[in-house]
Amino acid sequence: MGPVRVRFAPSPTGELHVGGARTALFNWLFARRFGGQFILRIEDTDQTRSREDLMTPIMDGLRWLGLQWDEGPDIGGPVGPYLQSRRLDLYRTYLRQLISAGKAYYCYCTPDELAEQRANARAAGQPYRYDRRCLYLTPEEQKHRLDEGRTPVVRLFVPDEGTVTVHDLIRGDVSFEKGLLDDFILVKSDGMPTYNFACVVDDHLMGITHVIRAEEHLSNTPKQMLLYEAFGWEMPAFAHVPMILAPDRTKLSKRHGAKGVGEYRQEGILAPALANYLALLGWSYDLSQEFFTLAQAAERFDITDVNKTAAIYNNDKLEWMNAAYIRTIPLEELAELALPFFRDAGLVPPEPSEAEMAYFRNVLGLMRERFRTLREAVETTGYFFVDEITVQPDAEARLKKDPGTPELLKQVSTLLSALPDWDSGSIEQACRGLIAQLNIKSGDLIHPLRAAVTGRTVGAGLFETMAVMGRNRTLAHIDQMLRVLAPQ
RNA sequence: GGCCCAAUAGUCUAGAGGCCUAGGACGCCGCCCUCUCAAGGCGGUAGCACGGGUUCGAAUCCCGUUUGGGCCA
Repeated sequence: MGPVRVRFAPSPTGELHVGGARTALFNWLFARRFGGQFILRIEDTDQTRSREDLMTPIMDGLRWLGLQWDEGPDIGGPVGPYLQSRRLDLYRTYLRQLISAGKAYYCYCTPDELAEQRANARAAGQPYRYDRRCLYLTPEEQKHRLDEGRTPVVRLFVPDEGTVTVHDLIRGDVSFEKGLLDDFILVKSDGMPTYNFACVVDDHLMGITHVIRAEEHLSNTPKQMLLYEAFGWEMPAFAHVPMILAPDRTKLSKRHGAKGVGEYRQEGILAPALANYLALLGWSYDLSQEFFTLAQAAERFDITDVNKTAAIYNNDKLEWMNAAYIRTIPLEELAELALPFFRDAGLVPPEPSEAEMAYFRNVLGLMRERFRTLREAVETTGYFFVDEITVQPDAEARLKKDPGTPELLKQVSTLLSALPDWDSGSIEQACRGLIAQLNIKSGDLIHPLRAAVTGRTVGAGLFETMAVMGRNRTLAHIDQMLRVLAPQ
């Protein structure tokens, strides 16, 4: 076989959902592993709305994940166009070929008539199959129907006998009886090709060698194989990857709050973390290693290693993995990725100075192991960026718990104002000195002080926090608390 | 309803007849570290859907049941 050519062929739904992303990922990995091409094709024959708008989020999502395609609607390629809506002439051409070869025929039955046939079959307890009444129409009868204003569909003639066997790379052989397959529709009455027809024509003309798609298409495959046979075309290999299901084990949908890749991005999930997590759904890199880059995965990915069982999407593990990426990527990189989130929250100016960026990096460096997403980072570290902080209820309670707290905070404030050096060592030394002098437990100072400085009861080490925050802002926060606690 | 696929802990997975007293990870629980929270370390919880075969031996092969999922209307 020649070089591997695979494709990802989404319909433009306006978002790239995780299932689609995972299918694209497996295609991409397979292409990379075997030095082939990864093609993006948009299946937009069903769409009435603007394709451009609905295509963009999908392409953005793929690019963001790092799944760049080698041929596609935006960059073209040798076998375009890559938009089905621009290939209608092609489908017409190949349809004519099938009709003149006697392998496909016009059907004038209306939806109502078909519904009636179906109801009858059901009432008789028979599996429904189109009865081919239109196959035997004379030219005169056909003309008569046309004159009645009927617009025909085109059906493929499917033999009654025999079986068609899909040699699935993941599932092995799966057989279907031809007799149970309908004379399915190739072109609808509005002249648009059906999924199965357009897909086969495109996959063939685009030289696709491996059709890697979601399991929901397994039942379409025998029909498509019949089409390859009717055309006399060489068949690609097929692989149907397991579905990704919602926690209630049904197909993932909006109803479950299923998110598109763009939404994960907005939540502050890192692209390599999402890609890594998705790759783990249905495939495993190594017995002892769960963390890997796309490049590493591409070195050992094979579609035949993908497992057969549907996976349930688990946000906890994604966020755990994301947290691990947040902890380990270079700090500069983390700062660049987090910057937009802080800008949008108004915590960092649109064009931060080098000093402001340095401060930003210091905060992230101190706090990075305490948030799981970049959005969470904003919530977790907000007090570092404002002079006037919001005090959380539990922190406020801690500040009011002990009547001596305001006096204690005043003493600390005086002490810190006079500190010659502002670093965590000096700050700690001064605070510990005060603790010894007052003969109190360290927590008796540290806990209320943390509440005053951060407005929270949780956070990084207090002395490091103050060191990073700087003297002015630290003292400002303490002053603010003193005003709140003793308002006169 | 017909056809098709699947079935290892709550979840993701390793497992291709003896290496399995079923391995790893998330989650959860406990302990340690500790100024809190994380992170980290240590320990624990929990699984081969069920029933028949085949075999000296089955999570692994076959059949059935059940359950889940998908497709077609």
